[in-house]
Amino acid sequence: MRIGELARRTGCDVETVRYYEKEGLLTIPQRDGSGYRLYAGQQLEELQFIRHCRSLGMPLAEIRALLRFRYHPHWDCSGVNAILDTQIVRVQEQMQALQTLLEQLYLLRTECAQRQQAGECGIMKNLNQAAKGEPCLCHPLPSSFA
Amino acid sequence: MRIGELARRTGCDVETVRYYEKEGLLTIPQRDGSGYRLYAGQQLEELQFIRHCRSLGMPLAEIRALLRFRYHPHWDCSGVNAILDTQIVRVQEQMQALQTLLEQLYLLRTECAQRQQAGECGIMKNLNQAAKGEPCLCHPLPSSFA
DNA sequence: CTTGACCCTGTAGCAACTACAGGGTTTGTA
DNA sequence: TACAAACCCTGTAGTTGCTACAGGGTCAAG
Repeated sequence: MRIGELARRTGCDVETVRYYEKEGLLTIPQRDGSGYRLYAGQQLEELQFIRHCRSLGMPLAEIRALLRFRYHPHWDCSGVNAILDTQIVRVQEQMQALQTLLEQLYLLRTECAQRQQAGECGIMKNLNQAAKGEPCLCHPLPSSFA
Repeated sequence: MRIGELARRTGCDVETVRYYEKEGLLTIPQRDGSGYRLYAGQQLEELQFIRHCRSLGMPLAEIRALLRFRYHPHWDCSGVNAILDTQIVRVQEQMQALQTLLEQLYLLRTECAQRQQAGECGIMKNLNQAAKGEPCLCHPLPSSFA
């Protein structure tokens, strides 16, 4: 099959397929007389493997590592577990950061209840206060929020 | 003060300050005889305003909009509220996505309990199954996970 | 024989920085 | 006064995971 069909069957953009090839994730396909890429079932599976891992939020570098385990089924799988664990920690950390953010945003949002001039708006007042290094709703400690 | 001191006092990288200037977020500073940027308290506050908004996860485009409200305190503040609401929704959506991801990762992680060959590893088996379009732990429905 | 759909390579863009390269200036110290 | 370290300048390229062209070639249907 040509690249268009491969893309259609995986729900992936044609450009993305070429990108994965350039990044060394997909095995190099054969070419027909006109230079068109020709794919077989192997690459269809590879691509679906990649898309699946992406849907789990994994970066391409780790997918590349997982693909190596796929090609070497006799390898010790502890590296696979390590990749999963890394990914879990990464997602947990991101969620924690977002949770904090969300609480700060909620607090800030309550500061303005009605239409008024920006200079009187509780949100803007809070932001301007923070800009002066004074404590604000989201960062009650003096200055140096990191 | 020069750019280094400004950066130090805001916990911001010097390159980032120049970047914000290029992006039109910071007002253009004066220059001394050697072409060095000279900042006053105004820009210190601007930069702290920007860093604060960034710490709330806001994209630069929305910070630019908020800065305009800062310069025009007589404007109606409903745009400020709208920006906050947009940001809250964005963060909520991101958290929801991460939550789903995390559950899938947890499920997948339980599939491999001990060291073994990658070919026998429950995680790899699941990923390979998904690559064939068969149902897997994270995407129990047949194929077409988006 | 022409139109449209498909394919190719290569480059530039997105967001928000970060990291140089290759230069000039200032400041402190010997 | 000489010199080195620390600072500043501009401009460009890299990061991640794509996406979107530009400018061409190929192929099948009508």
